[in-house]
Parts: sequence; C-alpha cells; structure tokens
Amino acid sequence: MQSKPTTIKEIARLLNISPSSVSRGLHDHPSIGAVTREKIKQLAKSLNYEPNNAAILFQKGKTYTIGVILPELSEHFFSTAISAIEDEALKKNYTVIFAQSHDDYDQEVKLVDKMKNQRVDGLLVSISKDTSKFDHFEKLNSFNIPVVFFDRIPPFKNVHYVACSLESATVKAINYLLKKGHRSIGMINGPATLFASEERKDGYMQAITFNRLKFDPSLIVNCDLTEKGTIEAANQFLNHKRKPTAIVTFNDYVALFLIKHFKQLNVINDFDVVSYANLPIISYLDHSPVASVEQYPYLQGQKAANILLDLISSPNLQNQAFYNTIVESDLVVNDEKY
Amino acid sequence: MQSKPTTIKEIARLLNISPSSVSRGLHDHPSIGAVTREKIKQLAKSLNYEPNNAAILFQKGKTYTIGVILPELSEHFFSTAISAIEDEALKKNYTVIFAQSHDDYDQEVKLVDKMKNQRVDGLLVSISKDTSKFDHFEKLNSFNIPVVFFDRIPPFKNVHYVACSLESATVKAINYLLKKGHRSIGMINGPATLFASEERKDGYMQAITFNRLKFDPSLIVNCDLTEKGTIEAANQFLNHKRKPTAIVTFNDYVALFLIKHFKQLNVINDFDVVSYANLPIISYLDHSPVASVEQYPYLQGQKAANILLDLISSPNLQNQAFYNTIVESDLVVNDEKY
DNA sequence: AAAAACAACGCAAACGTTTGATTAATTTCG
DNA sequence: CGAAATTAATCAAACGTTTGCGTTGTTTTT
Repeated sequence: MQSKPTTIKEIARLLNISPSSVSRGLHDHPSIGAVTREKIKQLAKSLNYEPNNAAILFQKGKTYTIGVILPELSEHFFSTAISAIEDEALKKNYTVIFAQSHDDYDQEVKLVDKMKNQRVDGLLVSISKDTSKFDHFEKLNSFNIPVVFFDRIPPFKNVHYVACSLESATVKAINYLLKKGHRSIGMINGPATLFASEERKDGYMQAITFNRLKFDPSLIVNCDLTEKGTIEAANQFLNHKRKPTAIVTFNDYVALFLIKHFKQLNVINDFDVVSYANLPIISYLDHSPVASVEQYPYLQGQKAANILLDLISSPNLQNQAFYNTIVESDLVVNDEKY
Repeated sequence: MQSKPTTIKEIARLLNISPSSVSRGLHDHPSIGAVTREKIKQLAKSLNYEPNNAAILFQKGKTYTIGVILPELSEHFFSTAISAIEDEALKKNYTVIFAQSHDDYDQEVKLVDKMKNQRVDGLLVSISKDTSKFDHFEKLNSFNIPVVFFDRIPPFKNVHYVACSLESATVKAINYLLKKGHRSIGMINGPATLFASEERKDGYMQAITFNRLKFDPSLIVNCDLTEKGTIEAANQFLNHKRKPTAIVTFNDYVALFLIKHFKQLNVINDFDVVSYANLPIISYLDHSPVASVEQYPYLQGQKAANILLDLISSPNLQNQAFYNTIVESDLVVNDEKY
C-alpha cells in the first residue's frame, strides 16, 4: 500500500543492467537483445511498473496536454464543443485540461497565464464577453504555444480560428422568411458592442438589400438578453407601425422569453420565430421556432482540436499562415437542413 | 520568439550566484538577504521568468491535478457538476483534467489507467452505465491516489462517495402527489438492472405503504428510456384498470416523450407529471411537469471536489473511514422547494 | 588473417527545481 | 576578546527518464 511505485532504476538494479537498457527494452529499441527485452518486460509487469509521466514530460519538454479556456462549461454549446475536443485529443493520446473564464476578462488573463505555466502544448480559447484586449495571448508566442480560437474569436485575421459565419446563416434565415411570404421581419439582437450582434445585423441587411427591399433600421432592436430586456424589445414590435410577422432572436433564451411573453398576450400565433440554436430541446415547445440556425458545436470543437494538434506536431507551420476556418452553419427547419 | 524560456539556472548565472539561492529568493526563504532577494526578483521579472511546472511537479512528486472521469460531458448534469469541480479546484490552485467514458466499461478502464499514469493527485468518478466490476479502481490504491465517486456510484459503502438519495426524493414526490389527491400513481421507471431504478421503486413503495395504501406492482413499468419505449409504457397506463391520474417519469427525457405523446392523444390534461430534473428548460413547456426532483449537480460536484481535496491534503485519512455523503434532493414545485 | 560491420549493452549527462547539509562571514554576548 | 549565535549564501544530491556516444565482444566480409 504505502510502497513507492516501481521505477526503471529499480528494475535495472534487480536485473543487474543499466537503467538505459531498461528504458530501451521497454520501448523495443533495436539495440536491446530479445532475451533481455523479455526479461525486462516480464519483471516490469510483475512489479506493476508504470512509467512516471511527470518525469517523462519534464524530460521531453512536452506535456502532451492541451488547454481549453472557455466562458462557461455548463452552457450546452461549450460542453458539447469540449466533448468533441476531448474525443479528438484522446485519439492522438493527448490530455485535456480546462478552465472557465466565467466571462470575466481578468480571470481569462490569469488562466492564460496558468496554462502557460502548466506548459500546455497548445491552447484552445473561446474568449470571454468582455475581452477587448488581446495581449495576454501574445506571451504564449514566446513560449511557442500555439493558440486556436473557436466560436468566440478575436476581431482580426492573423490568428488561427474556427468559427461560424453567423452572417451567412442570418442571410439564409431571412431569405427563408421572405420566401415564406413575410415582408416585415423584426430582429431582437444582442448588445451592439458584440461582434456577434454585428454579424447578425450585417446578414439581415445583406439579405434585405439583395432582395431589393427597403431596410428599416427600427426593425432591429438591441437587447441585453435578459427576460426583461426581451419583453421590452418585443413590445416595441407590437406597437410598430409596420408590425413584423416574423422575428429573429439572438439566441434560444431570447426566443424562450419572447414566446412565453407572446403566449401570455395571446399573440403568439401572429408570429414566426427564428432563433440561433443553443438549447437542444427547444423544438419540444408548443410554439417553438419555425427554424433555427445550427452552429455545430461538436464540429467546431473537432476542427479546432485537429488544427491545434496539427500546429503542435509541425511547429514550423505556426506563424507562416493562419488557419481561418469557417464552419458553415445551417438553417434547420423541421430537422432538415435548408 | 524561438528563444528558450528563462530558467533559474540562467538567472543564477547572470547574477553570479547559485541556482539554489535563486530558488530560495523567489520563495522568500529567510536565508536569502533582502538585497539579493530583490535583485533576483527584478531580474526574474525583466527576463519574464516563469517557473517550469513540469520540473516542479516532477521534483515534488505531486501534480496538483485532479482527474475527472464521467460518462458524457455534454449532458447537462455532468457539465454543471464538472463546472463546480473546476471552480473548487481553482480555489485551491489545482488543475482539472477530464475524460469521458461514453458509458463504455472498457473505455473507463483505460481512462483510469491513463489518469494513474498522469499521476493525478486524486480522481473523481461517475461510473459508466455498464460498469459492474470495480477492480480497475483498486490499482489506484497502491499509488495512493484517492477516489471519490459522485452521482453514479458503486453499490457498496467502503468507498468515498457523494450522491443523491433518489429514494427519499421519490418518497417526497409520491407524498406530494398523494396530498394533491391522486390515488393511482404510475411510474415509468428505467431498466430494472439499474441501481437508480431500484431506488425509485423503493421510494415509491415506501411512500405507498407508509400511507397505508395498497401497492399495485403493475403501476410501475420498466422502460428502456427511448421514445418508443416511453410510448409503450404510457399506453399501458391508458389501458390500465386503475388508470393513474399522475405519472412519475425516470427523467426529463422520458417526461418529454410522454408529454408529447399525451398531447397528440389529447389526454395530457388528465395527468400530472413529476420528473427528475436534468433539462433546465423543461419548465418552459406548455404542459410541463408539475414538480421535479432537483439533484443539485453543482452542489454534488462541489462537495465531491472538496472531499477529494481533503483526502489529498491529509493522506493518512484515506483508508480510515469513508465519506458517504448524501445530498438531499428536493422536490421543486413552481421554483419552490417542497 | 586483418579489417570492417554489427549486436548488445553501459556511461554519463541532461531536463529545471528543490532541499538538507555545509561553509563562510558577520554579529552578539558574557 | 574569544566563543557562540546569527546571517547569507553555496554544495551536491535527488526526482525518473531519455539519448548521444562509447565500449565491448562477436560475426561477417575481402
């Protein structure tokens, strides 16, 4: 019970050979004879030898570990993304360590630092909501730790990232609603400061102008994404001179609040709702959104992980060019891609 | 960019002192003079020195890392539990590594082994569905790696664990329904082989007999937890000679299927449904369960993590007595505990 | 038969940090 | 003023593993 774990040295001592031979024997190095090799392996097994990973990592200067920093693990999007990351990492025998920023910039800075101290071989990051400075990532450069951002990415191209184009997805959504006959479409957008809000707005405008319709800015209202804020936004639409017949919401939570509110007012049947998917069971609602934008968290996690593992295995590649990967998001209507 | 990270040796060389002094200086060891200490710290800062964690861990034989093995990270219960674990770990400056068994026994065995090789300081485990042998955990004993099980725990007491008493929660649920006037209560239980099914059944029977009512075994039906299985089970109740007026479902998914089915048959208003909470937004459904059993995943994760950290810091405690912690689960009716 | 090739293993350094035991220099006290 | 105590720093070993190089013998080549 209390006994120290078996080491290579111990095996060497018992076999009257050198530790280096034991190490080589266990790794099937050609310069160790078959007889000795077998003796080594048998003794190792019978002594329950387990390589001391800490020692190996230290020796090799590699940790075979990738770090993941994300805002909130309990959010469905992130938990399935990291689930994918772990699956991919395991295939290549990497270990995943993670930490949550809880959408706090200072915390994020600390965590990046911690990951660096842990000497992770690479880092996957989905940045926090109130991160607008990015120098905390630059330190990683001098430690040769590659970073791949996913989903919540910085607003410039000279980094590796994987993300969805919410813009093109929004175009799809608006086009779908237009085809369904809607002529006045409202949008409950997020805070204006968010890049994600901008993308949605751009997509909206793009679709409207492409279809040679007049763009009415008052049909897009910003919202703090709370239930109260959603209700206020919704009420604006009810009193609107060109009352919309369809509403695009920033995410499923907003859609949830909206639907609840409209049901209470008994006007839910006057609207088609389109949302961006993050709650898997929302389709079970009575008046669920007619369509939703699927952002494929598993796929995003998978791609991001593989890019990172690529960068790790070929370090020369790291600052040559940047992976800017866009995962096409789909509009899903009744379980069918659109 | 390509430069190697600064080491203690490097600092020592530049300052013409010994590495040990640098180490001690950085740690405010009393045997280093104030002047030297400051010189060391300043140079360290200006050279961007960062301690090499791998080296420290190796040296100390501790990794300050706890491992978490769970079935499926994308399930809400587990993602919030591990979220709590990470929060607690961070407070004590521990790092979390995790892996998913995907409810596969063989995978679980491999992962336990991997965690052991990583020399985690401790392990938190929620066992996979088809795990019935437990010897893969015993190896950890000889490496002095404490294990705390949570939620999905082995069926014996001589291990550390944190879990909910689904039995007492079920009693509460049945009592609530009885008080509401229901006299025939159905239960869609899980597979008979599951411990969780047994607990629910025991709770059911206990409440019924305590209230001096007759127990009718045909009111509890086992189910494979699929949509199809749920519908079959539901239909049994519709044709039952003592047609129940309330139904307790194994989990929220089953409740979801049941409600959907009953809505289609237009009989949903004939039933009160009670479920075990795992889908946070189910209460937004039109005919959502009238009550649900809250199992507090965050709290469970928190407690399990703290127990593990306790065990790590006082190793002598490890095999003396076992933490068998029960988190009381509550019946939640309209956001109020019952 | 001498030279070359090969097989099987040992030696020792290295990775970066910590720590118990020492030493050297300075101060304090009786 | 000499002995003891204090201060400030050094030395060297240790943690477990890997790896380039060197050293034996033995076998093959010409």
